[in-house]
Amino acid sequence: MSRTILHVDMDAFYASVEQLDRPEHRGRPVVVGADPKEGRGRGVVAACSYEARTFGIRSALPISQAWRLCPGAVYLRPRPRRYAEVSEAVFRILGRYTDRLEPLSIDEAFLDVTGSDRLFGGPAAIGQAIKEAVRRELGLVASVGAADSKFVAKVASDLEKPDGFVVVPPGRAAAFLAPLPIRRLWGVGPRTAERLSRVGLRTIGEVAALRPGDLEGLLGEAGEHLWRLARGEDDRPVEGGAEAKSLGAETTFEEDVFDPEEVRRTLLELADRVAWRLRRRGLRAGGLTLKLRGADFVTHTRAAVLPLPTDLGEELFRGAVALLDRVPWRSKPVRLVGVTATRLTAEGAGAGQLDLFAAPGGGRQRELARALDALGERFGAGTVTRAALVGDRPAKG
DNA sequence: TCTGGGGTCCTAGGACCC
DNA sequence: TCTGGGGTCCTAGGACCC
Repeated sequence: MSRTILHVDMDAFYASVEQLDRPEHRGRPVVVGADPKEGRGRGVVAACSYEARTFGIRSALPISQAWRLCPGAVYLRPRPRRYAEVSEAVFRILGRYTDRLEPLSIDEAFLDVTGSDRLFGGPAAIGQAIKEAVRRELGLVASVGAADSKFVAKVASDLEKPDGFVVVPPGRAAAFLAPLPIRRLWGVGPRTAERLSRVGLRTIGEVAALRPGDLEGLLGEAGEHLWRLARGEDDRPVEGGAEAKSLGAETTFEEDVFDPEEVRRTLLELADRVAWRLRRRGLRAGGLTLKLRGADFVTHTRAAVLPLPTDLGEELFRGAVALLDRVPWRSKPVRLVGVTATRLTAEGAGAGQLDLFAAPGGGRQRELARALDALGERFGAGTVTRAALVGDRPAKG
């Protein structure tokens, strides 16, 4: 029995939200991302309006390059909380059409509307209704793809952006995909595309025409999966969002750092941020990963299992500092540090009670952390901060 | 003019146990 | 002193996605 799957993808999401909230920016090139600092800024473009794209600006472009291409654009820092709010409104609209809804990121989702056909009409009618509702109720534009599999629906939604709507009828998937470049295959990035092009494979159709097993010889087990996608064979179900497996924070220094004390201070800030997010979501970290990138862009990670799961900044910080000694970094300047909580468990699950015995004062530390969280929620993040973070450099927001 | 920050998944190799 | 194979868990790095 053939399924009907929609992929809904918001167009230029962050930039569109900014233009929605600031009418004076409508019709203008808008770039959301790092501070360009007149061309000397570090970081990349997170999102940009279609007006900005006419200058050659794209997502993930270094912000310094964006500045060169269009110094007159409107440059804005991301406002994640606002985007999350609009995202929720989008998902509420999508939820009217099916409960088989799988969020893929903050601004896109799969919908299995196989059973909804009779109620709302065919895929063309449902897709149109969703686009209209998003436009009418939120003032935003979505692109939609419809097909009998997730992969083909996703490719379809991307094909005529912005404001695209492409329906691939059942049985037409292979023909629809054949002329497209291999880079469109989900899981083929720059590296894999390069390997494939070296053996003369340029289009999805060329991959689909291989014999079974040919691609495995080249790419290992992932090869068979890609071969099936190329033929339009994808029976993965649309399923609700999975539990998060990790939760982290990282930051790139404005200038490379030599001072170990500044590295440590930043780790404390990151550990506090991660711990706060853990507490807010009722999670504890059973493990910890430290990430450190040198000025040479070589990145190292070191991981550890914590003696007991925690949601306290102090404990994450202590773990991170211990890992610092295992990273080969002291000879070179540091570009980036990060702290990621892993092995997440729900608060109260497992051995939580043992904390009181194993970590004297842990209970009181948590009480303090919660009290500070409440102040932060009421008066804004950063209202209360550690003395260790108040100094020659302001804490980053 | 270099290359963010949030994630997921896969792989290879080593430790350890039976 | 030499000899297996299998299974599981863990880590570090890397590819990929938005």
